[in-house]
Amino acid sequence: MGEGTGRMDQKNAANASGKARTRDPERTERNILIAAREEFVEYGYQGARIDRIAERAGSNKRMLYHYVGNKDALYARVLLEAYKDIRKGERQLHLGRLQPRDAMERLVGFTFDHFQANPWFIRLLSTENMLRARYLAEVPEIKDLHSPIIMQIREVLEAGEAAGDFRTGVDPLQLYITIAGVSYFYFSNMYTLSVAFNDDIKSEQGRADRRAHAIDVVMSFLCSKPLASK
Amino acid sequence: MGEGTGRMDQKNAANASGKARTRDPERTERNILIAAREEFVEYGYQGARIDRIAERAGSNKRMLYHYVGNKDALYARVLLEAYKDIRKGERQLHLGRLQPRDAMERLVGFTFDHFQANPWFIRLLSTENMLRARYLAEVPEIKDLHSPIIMQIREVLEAGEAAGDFRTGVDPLQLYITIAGVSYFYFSNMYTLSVAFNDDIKSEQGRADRRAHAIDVVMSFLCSKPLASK
DNA sequence: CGGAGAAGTAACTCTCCGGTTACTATGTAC
DNA sequence: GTACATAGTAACCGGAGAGTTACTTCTCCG
Repeated sequence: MGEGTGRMDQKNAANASGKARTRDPERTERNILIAAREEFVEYGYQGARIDRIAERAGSNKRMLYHYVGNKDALYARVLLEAYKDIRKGERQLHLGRLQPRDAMERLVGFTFDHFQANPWFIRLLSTENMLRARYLAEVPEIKDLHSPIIMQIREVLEAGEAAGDFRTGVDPLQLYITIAGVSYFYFSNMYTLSVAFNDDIKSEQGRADRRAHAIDVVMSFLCSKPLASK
Repeated sequence: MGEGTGRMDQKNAANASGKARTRDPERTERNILIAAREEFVEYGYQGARIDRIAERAGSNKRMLYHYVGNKDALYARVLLEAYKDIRKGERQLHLGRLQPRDAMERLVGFTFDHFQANPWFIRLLSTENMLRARYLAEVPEIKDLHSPIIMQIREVLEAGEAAGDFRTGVDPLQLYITIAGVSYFYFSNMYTLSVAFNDDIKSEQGRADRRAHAIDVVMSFLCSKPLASK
């Protein structure tokens, strides 16, 4: 900044790799969305900075407002893309092909691995729930992005009941919340947990233990008879 | 603002109830901490506003900086008080007096009810985990606030094993994470869940169902034999 | 009483941030 | 090649927010 012909320096910096920096609307927009997701995931909605997003994207605020809109629109867009991503992953599970017990183990393991591989998703969910889903509720497309997962769980449960593998009367949505919960809480609260209890839970061993435990809990529940109510 | 003798108006407003507004350092500080917790819980760390905290406390920024310090110190203080609160609750559980199965049911139910009664705690945990426990790690007293709960769980587990009620080899910390997780996820992600799936989960019936399910899952796991590994 | 020091007020500063504007560069249709 | 639309740049603006300062008021001790 402030050096005579700064305009050209900027240009050269972009060309440092030798490749000419040509116009490319699609790439610019994609870069902006990627940068926005990184920023919102790192700092939350209120902590995210428009200037930093533009910088991360190798672009500038003018383009950001041009392609996507203001901070709200940018965040809503990131949220929508995230849900599209997740639904795509869920559709690729193909649980129906497996035996019920294998299908359920796979689902619990997949959920755990998915949270591990995509920590940004947990942070985005956390941010959006702090906002009481204000933006998600406003995204019209979200209703069309109906999750296939409850339906898949229902089918596996019915097959498992019929085969005598699973207990009867399990509600698919409740089971889904349990499956997500036993993994989600571990990842979402890992930082405070490791301060309050034990750093070991962050280790690779701690993660493997947690994964095995999560599967164990869900499968024990499904494969046991309902307990006599107290 | 800007009306001649504005100073006096302010004073009178405070006296509106007729009671003289006398100096009271303890009350002022307490009001500031209460207001700060409300503000951080509502808006998160980055979203919280010092001016609003001062206003909520019926005080002003000068006093806020005087008694507690800057935003960081205020947040760290809120965090510490929250953990003290929680630990106090945990100590009052007295699980040792009950039969192992009753004790464990009580713990799961208590955890659920506690999250329900104290939604601020979930939001504060969420905020602090977004910050990767940056502030919690810096609070020196936190190490002295060792949680009694893992020790209590261990004792109940051992009693239950000895009585033949529970399976053997359950890790107390893993069990704690499961117990917390099956309730926490429901409350922390209720907003996005009810947009993505079903508004019913927010209803009183939905809550009761969830509570029963959480107890069912944990007790089934504890009271069943380990499954043959695949 | 009187004055020292703490409690409390409000206006101010300075930086940062979301959003805009005025401008330049590039590519393409004719 | 030139005009027009789109891509891109950077300086700017108004407002807000964290933290400070100059000041007034209360309380209590000697």
